[in-house]
Amino acid sequence: MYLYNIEMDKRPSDTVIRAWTRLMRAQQLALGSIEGALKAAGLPPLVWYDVLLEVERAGPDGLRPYELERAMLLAQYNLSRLIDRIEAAGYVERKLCTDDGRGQRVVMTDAGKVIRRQMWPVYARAIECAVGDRLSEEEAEILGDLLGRLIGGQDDLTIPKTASNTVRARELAQ
Amino acid sequence: MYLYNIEMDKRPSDTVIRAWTRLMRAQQLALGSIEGALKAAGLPPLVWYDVLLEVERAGPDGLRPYELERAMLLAQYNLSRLIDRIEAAGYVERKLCTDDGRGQRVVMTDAGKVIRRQMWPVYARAIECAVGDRLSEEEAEILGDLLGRLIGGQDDLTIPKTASNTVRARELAQ
DNA sequence: GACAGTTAGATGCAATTGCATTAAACAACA
DNA sequence: TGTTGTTTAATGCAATTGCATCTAACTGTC
Repeated sequence: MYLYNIEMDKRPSDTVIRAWTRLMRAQQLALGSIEGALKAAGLPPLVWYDVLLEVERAGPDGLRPYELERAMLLAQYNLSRLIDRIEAAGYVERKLCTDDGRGQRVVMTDAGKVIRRQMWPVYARAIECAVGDRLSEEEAEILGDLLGRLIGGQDDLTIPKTASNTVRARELAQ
Repeated sequence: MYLYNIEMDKRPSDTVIRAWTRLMRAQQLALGSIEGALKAAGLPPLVWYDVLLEVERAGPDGLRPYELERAMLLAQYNLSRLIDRIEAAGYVERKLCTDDGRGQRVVMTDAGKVIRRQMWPVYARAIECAVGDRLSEEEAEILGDLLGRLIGGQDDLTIPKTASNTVRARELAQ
């Protein structure tokens, strides 16, 4: 009983708390700076990029919203409306899904490809500015490894998606 | 001209992109898990904790909203309404500021102290779960250092606040 | 095929956020 | 003092998010 409580109520060390705090802060600042850069350039917000990238990667047949949902860790109702907006802007299209009457396929439009390519340089510059300019290559690798440990095992769905989104941006972007 | 462009358009390496992506993802997951834990426990969201902590730390005279704003990297209009809500819940009080007719002082109530203390164990457990359980003490230290490098210099206002919020939570909690 | 259970996606509504603007108080200065 | 510019804080309004619920289509079982 005594030992049991010690285990259950184990409190984070100061070091752990510091890492936590800085994780929150660093992400907030980094995200803010990229969103600001995109807005300043008259471009859509960052989530749009992730969606567009995922959809473009999926090829001419696009993909199902629920696939997108899992790849992006986005709530279903949230994604549904996000697609509404992106579609309204003309960057993706919803096509009906032949093999599943409930569903649909989200596919890229030409305008979508264009805008995604326009966003990438701005995005890239912001990443470089927030991370690349501040860490050596070795440090960035260590940071990536450590953060990977925080991601892994948190949620079944996220594990296979670890290398997702932005990582593959490099391949597509130019 | 050629060299100039190379500098300006320097693109992030794959390693840097990976670190970036995982920063976003790790924070998203970690934040989500703590918010979920708080909600499940019937407690207010995480921002409330940060506000309450900052206000409690400020002592009996409280602090000015604009100080809070800077400490927390929160937009002014956003904070204004956040205080509205926390005040409506009875956890802080707005008192008028003797030395500045425009302003006010946000001070803690007893109920606020109680709720903050109730939130801490849940918060602490979530931090331990998201970070402490996944990294050794040494790794957490390295992670904190690297993240600190991402924070420093990004914004003048944030530098003096690096050790902010949650870090000091430990002292107050319990 | 009928029926219970599950999954995909949308939607009404409330809460929160972002943006632009406003009002009041202060500060500096002619 | 009157004028101009700045800082503090609030607020109207639109956009986004979160929650709960709903519909339609699928799956499996009998």
